[in-house]
Amino acid sequence: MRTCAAKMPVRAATGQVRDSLRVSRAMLDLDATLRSGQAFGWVASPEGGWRGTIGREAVEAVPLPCGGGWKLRGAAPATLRRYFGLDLDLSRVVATFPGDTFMQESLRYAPGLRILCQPPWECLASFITSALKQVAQIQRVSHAMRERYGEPVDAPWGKACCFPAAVALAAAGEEGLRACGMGFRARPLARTARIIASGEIRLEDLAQLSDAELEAALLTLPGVGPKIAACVMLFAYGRHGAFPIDVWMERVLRERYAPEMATQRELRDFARSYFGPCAGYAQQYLFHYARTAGAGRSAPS
DNA sequence: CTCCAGGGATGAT
DNA sequence: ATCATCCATGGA
Repeated sequence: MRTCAAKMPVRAATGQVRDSLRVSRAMLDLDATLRSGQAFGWVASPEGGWRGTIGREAVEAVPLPCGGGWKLRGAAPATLRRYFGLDLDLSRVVATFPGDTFMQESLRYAPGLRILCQPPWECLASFITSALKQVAQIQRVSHAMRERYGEPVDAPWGKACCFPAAVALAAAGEEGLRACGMGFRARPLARTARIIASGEIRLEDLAQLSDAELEAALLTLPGVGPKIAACVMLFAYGRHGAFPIDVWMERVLRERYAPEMATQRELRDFARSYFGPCAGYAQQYLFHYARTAGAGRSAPS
């Protein structure tokens, strides 16, 4: 006997039907993607999935049985596809990468790693707090900001907190931000939050700028230098050529690719020409491999 | 205890 | 333009 109950769409507390989207693990390695230090608001669920927010919506990734991939739910499929970068042909991007050994090892380590397309403010604010901090600490700070100043929304697992808007962080002020555990990064973040909240700079409008113009605009913000500007370009504006160089990437470049180069400028120019038009995308594979597989040598184990 | 973390701003050369 | 120093905080 057949019943319709099992086929009824899941309804949220609001009564609104929530869409879902199925994705294979080959298409998207969520574990690598969400552990690769590009977004800091996702939490592993007890079922082996992930919980987080996209904008004002609570989103959950539920693992399908038998390694069948993921069911993403909580936002419209178009929103999910955009955020997780699913409309990009990954094989075409990978084909632009160089064929050296370390690059190939990094690709083999996490073939389905993707670069997200995050809301600009969340990405910008998060990376301002990232200076001289470990990924786990950035996550902790991010959650502190969400719980103190973020808007709570209903979630399939209970409650979720959105990343606080610029006005909320501007109102929190330097001291309110410092209470989130971000130390000396509180002052520049408070200043940038004020600039964004005032409308003096509209992050959405920067999307139409060229790479050079976008970088220049981001560099005017307190707490944003070349590295963080590159992260925001790469993780929020889809500029896959932007190449962030942190301590890990500097090690990788000096030990594996360009031992003789001295300045950051030289390293950056080399990286852009050597790794090609999607250098930043390549960088994410290298970073994730070096940082989590212990391939960066002189690293804390 | 010391050393380090997805750096940037500042002041001195 | 390049360089040294300082910045808070928690993990290893």
